[in-house]
Amino acid sequence: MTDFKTILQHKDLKATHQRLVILEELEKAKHIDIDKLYNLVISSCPTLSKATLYRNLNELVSKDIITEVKVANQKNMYETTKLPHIHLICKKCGSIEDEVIDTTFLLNEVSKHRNFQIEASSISLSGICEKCLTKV
Amino acid sequence: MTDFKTILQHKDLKATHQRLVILEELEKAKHIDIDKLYNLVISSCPTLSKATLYRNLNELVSKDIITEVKVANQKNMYETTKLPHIHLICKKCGSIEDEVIDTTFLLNEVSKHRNFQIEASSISLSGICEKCLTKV
DNA sequence: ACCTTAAATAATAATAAATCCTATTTAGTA
DNA sequence: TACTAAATAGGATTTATTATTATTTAAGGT
Repeated sequence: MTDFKTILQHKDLKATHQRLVILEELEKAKHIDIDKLYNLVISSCPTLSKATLYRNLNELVSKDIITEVKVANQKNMYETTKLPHIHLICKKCGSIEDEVIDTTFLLNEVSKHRNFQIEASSISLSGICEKCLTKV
Repeated sequence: MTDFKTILQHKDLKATHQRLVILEELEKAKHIDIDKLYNLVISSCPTLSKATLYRNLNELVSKDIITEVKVANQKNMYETTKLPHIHLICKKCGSIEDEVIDTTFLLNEVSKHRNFQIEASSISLSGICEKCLTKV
């Protein structure tokens, strides 16, 4: 299991019980929206208030410990920050899968045409996932 | 100028004054969030209510006449649906530029690894735009 | 282990965003 | 021009997010 306590301290954030619970649930869930996450965290920490969850998600995003994932037709999702990857979003079941893929050719292509200094990329593909394809 | 009246009728939507105003402002603005768009449309149509704007944006998205663009740190943006393109988002000035680019290699790459039927893609790169790079 | 203190939380209030409701209006058609 | 289903206006309601503040707590020094 990831050592979130150390990660938090390195970013000058106190390793509170609440933050650790949030991060552990996020890591387990992979991708999750705020309401579902709230239901999970209050089972480990019943007094945790929604304001605390909102405040911390914003803080953790700004410190790049977690990443906000915006997807069409879904609420904002959150994930612990991982190696760069793209998202495969199923239109039928709503699942989100990660796929690590080399995107340098894409970035190079843009650099050929534009003087734009790329710092980050967000790529998502929507369609039908394997599970839903086979269950027709 | 795009013939939105015909487009709406082909999708079984009445070509109301309000819808035409919304679409024309969207086309002029390229990418715009709901509040800025509201300020523009009420200058052509002062009685247009915010509920009407929300309702129509959702409807136009579902009919694929416009597209919702989700970008980190910005409110949802809307654009009239165009040829597939990616978005270049400037972290300094917040500008969004379109770039038409061939992404088939990316889609092929995913197909090699996964049994996922791709139907649409959403790609955005964030960094520093040309304008902000030169003005340092 | 105990203080100290700055940071974080809980709980609620306040604000903002989005949707719902319904009487009235209007686009499209005959 | 009249009819009808669809759409709008405007306010009410609901949902989402942020602000406020008294209380609690993590982390570091003694």
